[in-house]
Amino acid sequence: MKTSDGAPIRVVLADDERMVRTALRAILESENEFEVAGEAATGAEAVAVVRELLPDVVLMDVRMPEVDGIRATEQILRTVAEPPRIVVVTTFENDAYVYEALRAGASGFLLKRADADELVQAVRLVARSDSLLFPAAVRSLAAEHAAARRAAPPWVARLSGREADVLRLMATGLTNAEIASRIGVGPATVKTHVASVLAKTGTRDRTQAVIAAYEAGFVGT
Amino acid sequence: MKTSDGAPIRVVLADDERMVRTALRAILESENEFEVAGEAATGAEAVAVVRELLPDVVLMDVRMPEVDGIRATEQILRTVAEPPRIVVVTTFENDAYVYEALRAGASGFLLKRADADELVQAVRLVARSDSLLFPAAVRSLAAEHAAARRAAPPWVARLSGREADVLRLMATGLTNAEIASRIGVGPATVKTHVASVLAKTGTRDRTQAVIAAYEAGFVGT
DNA sequence: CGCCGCCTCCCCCGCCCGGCGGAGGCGGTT
DNA sequence: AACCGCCTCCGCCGGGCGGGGGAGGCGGCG
Repeated sequence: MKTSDGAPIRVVLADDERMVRTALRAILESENEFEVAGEAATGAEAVAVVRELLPDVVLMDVRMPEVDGIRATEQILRTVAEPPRIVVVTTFENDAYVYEALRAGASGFLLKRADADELVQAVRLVARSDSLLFPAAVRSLAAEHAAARRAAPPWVARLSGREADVLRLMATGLTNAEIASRIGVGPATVKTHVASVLAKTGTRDRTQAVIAAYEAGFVGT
Repeated sequence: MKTSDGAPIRVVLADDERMVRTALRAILESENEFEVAGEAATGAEAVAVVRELLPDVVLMDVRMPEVDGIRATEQILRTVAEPPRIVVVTTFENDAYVYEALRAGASGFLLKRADADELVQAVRLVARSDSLLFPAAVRSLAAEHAAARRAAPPWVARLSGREADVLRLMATGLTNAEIASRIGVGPATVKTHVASVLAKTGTRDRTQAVIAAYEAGFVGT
């Protein structure tokens, strides 16, 4: 395959543990398509080194002194003209930082227990395209989301069409009169529907009903 | 690098368009490490073929007649003893199916406009590890989530400590009197705080304030 | 046909809520 | 010292809201 199309992939390693950096360097340099251009032991250092060396890829640890990997990622992507692809390295799959890293604009993820081959593949892929590499972690996060969205609370099915409409409008902050004019019925009718909604949701006022609607995912956050 | 450690990677292609299958086959077979073991034009066919051939990787289109790619993925993972890694192929980045595919247990994603090299890399990586390959799509999805959770709406910082307490309690469905006894102050005091919250959130009643709190991620859904 | 659920609308009552103005104490900034 | 923001409370008022009851029309189901 066409691994080396000329220049090597220039990598910067950012990790506060020297041993980790050494290990990563050893793995990458065993392939001649990589060149470890520099190292950094803190987030601030990482930003400086990247600004200086303009590498293709940065392997960024999340937990680092002074400035953590997430904020370093943000700063790099915000301030460097042609920013590198950044691969965030985490220890635990279910690390809450995964979200943060995504937001910050990371191009990939890697677990510290990944083997050498995975590391090589990841760096190579990230260098060539914008793809995101994900550990299994994301699967559970996505499942969580999906679960929250899908959990069908008992009362949802029992709402009549009109009641559902009214609840949705309640959840936008409208008063009964506003809902009435919106759906073209009298205010008294809306009151009736609201009363039904309160009964079926087991709530005592519109505020609680709206809360229930949100908690049930009945309205999208 | 150690690309071929003996047997080739056996791949099954599932796509209702013959041309797509042909193109994928051409790309994969240009590398001798892959072997396209079979093809399928529908979801049901895909399940049958996989059960028959037990490949290492399946490239699965989302939109297919009869049974879509998502449900085919579910069925394969649920019914095949040693299921293959499944890479879901989508046309659009912001495809809602991405979530579904994750839930179904897909090991990767690929955009149809991905180039040959990306495809090869993706299949190879997925075959060897459980990593998920993500197109940029996921970034926006995750950003959306994160944004909802994190987007610091201007008014949040402007709430005083007491006001924040009161808003949180409002968002649990308590009345002013209940909030008062909960935080050990007079009802009139709570009314004042509520009024401040309404003013700062730019809402007119407690229901709208609670909605704003949810939308802002001020309270966890 | 009778029963039931849904949608529509009406009445009255009472409370809680939101809007208004006023007040005092406390701590930090200028 | 003057000022401002926050927290604490008080009163009054009007209105939206929730509870209770009643009523009629419509459609489906046994």
